Amino acid sequence: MGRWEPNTRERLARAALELFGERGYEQTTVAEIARRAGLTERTYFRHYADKREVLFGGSDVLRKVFATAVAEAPASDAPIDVVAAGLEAVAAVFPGRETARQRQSVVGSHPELQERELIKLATLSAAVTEALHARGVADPTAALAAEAGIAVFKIGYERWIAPAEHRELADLLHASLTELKAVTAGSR
Amino acid sequence: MGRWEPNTRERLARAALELFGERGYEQTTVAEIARRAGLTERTYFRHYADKREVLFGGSDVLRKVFATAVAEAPASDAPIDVVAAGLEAVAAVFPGRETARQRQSVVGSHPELQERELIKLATLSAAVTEALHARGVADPTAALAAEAGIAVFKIGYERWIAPAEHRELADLLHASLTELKAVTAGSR
DNA sequence: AGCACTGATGTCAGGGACTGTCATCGCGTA
DNA sequence: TACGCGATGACAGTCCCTGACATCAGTGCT
Repeated sequence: MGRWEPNTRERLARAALELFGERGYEQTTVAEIARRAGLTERTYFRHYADKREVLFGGSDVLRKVFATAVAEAPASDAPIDVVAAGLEAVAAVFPGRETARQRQSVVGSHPELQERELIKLATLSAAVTEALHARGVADPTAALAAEAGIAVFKIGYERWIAPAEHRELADLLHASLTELKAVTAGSR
Repeated sequence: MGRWEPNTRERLARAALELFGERGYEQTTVAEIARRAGLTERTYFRHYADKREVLFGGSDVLRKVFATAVAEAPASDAPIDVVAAGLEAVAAVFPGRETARQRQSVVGSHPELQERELIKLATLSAAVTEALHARGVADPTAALAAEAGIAVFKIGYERWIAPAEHRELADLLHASLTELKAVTAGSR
């Protein structure tokens, strides 16, 4: 038994998040994660490239959702509005806030995990830039709009998982975008 | 012999860059780097926290130079001009272009090294933000000015090490900043 | 039912990154 | 000279990660 249980990746991700919360990231071995998921260390590495990656399984979905929304936005929309549509789409598919908080408390206290998060965001930015290119947006504008979108996502997401925060992600992303517009348009 | 040779860190860094260029990053072991520098693997890890860090020894200097220049800029300067002063100071202390190109050819082809570069830039951005705070610049402005400065540095540096590029780093940083100003001020 | 085929998993061996511990060495100083 | 201090060497050990091969569950075909 144990073989052929479904949702292997998800079981591994859940086991990892639990163990990281219980003992800490460094004190948890990959073998332990696999064992809690009813699997072997070798099998873990067939689903995740390394020990860190298990915390970032959602970034693929995030990238696809964002890029698809950008690609399918009305042709008449300005780049910044296209990015806003991407942010809305992202907010709609995001998992629970408690899981996000657990995850962030682990990532936030380990530089090697922050490194991974940074490169995921950079990849996301590149994907949005490319999606804008496909709409005919030229390069300085496309890259800047993408960077701005990622910055808004970052800030809105941080707010969303902050303690005692109850507003929805969609609202916080919208508010953050509005503030960015105000700052860049301000008389500075 | 071998003990008490001076410039241990620099010797390790040079040996690493040579070996990474000759055999590639993954095909080089830390023991080999140490041996070429006339040292032991264990000693390597007393000077650099991990295998990647040996390629980023200059980031400390970079951060200090940038932050100091920001702190010492004329009090009347606007935030963006303060950042410009920091960029000038950075350009003045940068090592040779050929070394930078070697280094970049290694970093550019290994995601784990790009991760490290991203977190170094994030740290630099945070240091600049803090230096601006110390000048009395408030937070949305300080963080945005710092981010803008880092973006300019990134782009200018990329141009500087591009093949067939002969202009000086200072000129390229200046040009990039000018272009950023044009983009953000443009009728978009 | 019996059979081959495919894909996911288990098992095993091994290299390389990184750490803790203790001994040793070179140098300055009393 | 004796002593102390900081840097290095030597050694053992853990964990991350990989390659190679065997094994099992399910599928389609006969």
